[in-house]
Amino acid sequence: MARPQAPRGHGRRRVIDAAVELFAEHGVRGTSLQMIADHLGVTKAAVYYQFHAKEDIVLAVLEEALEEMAAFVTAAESESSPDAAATAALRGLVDLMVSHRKAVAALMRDPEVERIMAAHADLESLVRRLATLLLGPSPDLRRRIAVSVVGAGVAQAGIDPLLADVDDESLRAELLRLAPAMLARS
Amino acid sequence: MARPQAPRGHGRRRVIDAAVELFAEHGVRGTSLQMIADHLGVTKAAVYYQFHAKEDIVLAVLEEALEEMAAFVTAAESESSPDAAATAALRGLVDLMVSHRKAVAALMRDPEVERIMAAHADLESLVRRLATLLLGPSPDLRRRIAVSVVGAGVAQAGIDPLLADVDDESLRAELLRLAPAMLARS
DNA sequence: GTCTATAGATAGATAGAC
DNA sequence: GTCTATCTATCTATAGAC
Repeated sequence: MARPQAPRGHGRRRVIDAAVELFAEHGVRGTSLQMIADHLGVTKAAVYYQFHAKEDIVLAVLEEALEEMAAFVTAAESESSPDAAATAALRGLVDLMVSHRKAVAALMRDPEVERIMAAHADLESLVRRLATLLLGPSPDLRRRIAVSVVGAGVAQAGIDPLLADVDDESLRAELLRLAPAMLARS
Repeated sequence: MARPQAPRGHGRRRVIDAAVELFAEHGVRGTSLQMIADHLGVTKAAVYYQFHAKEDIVLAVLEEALEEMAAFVTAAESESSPDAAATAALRGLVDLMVSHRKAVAALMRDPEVERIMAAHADLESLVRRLATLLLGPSPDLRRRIAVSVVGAGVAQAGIDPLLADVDDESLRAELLRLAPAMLARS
């Protein structure tokens, strides 16, 4: 092993994992690079070696989460009917939220994350594509509200501390039952 | 400039209003006292005259929002059946979220707000009472997840920038239709 | 690759003049 | 009640030794 130190050359991975955990608890602005460094048992300068700026860490966390979203959004877009596309998108969303509960807690509705996303058109357009799929071809008010409620609800269920004891499979099963029913009646 | 300040005697009100607006956009930690002061056209020291600490501003915003919640929670608790209580609580929640959309955006899931609330038992217990009402006497997994989804969904609908064009009355009507239906099937 | 040391900016908060 | 001035702490980020 030529690798000098740390549990491998996976410095970036360790920083990202620590960041997700701390972002989820304190928010992005509430998490200093010092906190990330302390969490890893290294110094701030060591973190700056992996990421040249705090924003780059947020971007790395964000891109990792959105990579999976890009996959199911693209797949859903090639469904034959708008209804099938919306259903596929909703299933993909539930899967993503359930399998990345901590990352969702770290990223959802953090003003700093929103600011950074707004500055990166490619990330924002992906979310818009997902919204378009869920809304369907001609969204009326009822549909728009239902999409908003379902989207936030699914995300919250994955985050909610009161549901922390619920295992991923049970949560996924319930959400896959509840969410489509909510959209169907809109 | 004959007058020393705009609406005299309303210093606290003006600070609270400015804080809600800035908190909603930047989060609590992303809003400095300097930003609040600039928004009001005064200096930081002038803000500190009204509130001795930033946390006190957050508390003031929080207490104002929770005052209304205390009213409908107490009313719901005196309903005759658990079902009637849950329905009343849900209606109260929808009303609160729709009539205080900006304050909700400022407070919901801000890690700093959560920290401050956790330090004030009276504020936290109110939220717990609301959760108890919505969950009903013997909440199974399905019910717990539905409550989480509905609660977050209702809040999000009030906040969502994509629904900013929807007037309060239309939003309230749709939510009062959608939310109870979601709980009913759980 | 990790460290010490530090720069430069800004945060929250206080004292005291007017 | 609002100001100027300032304190202290902490933040992001960089430079350079090992």
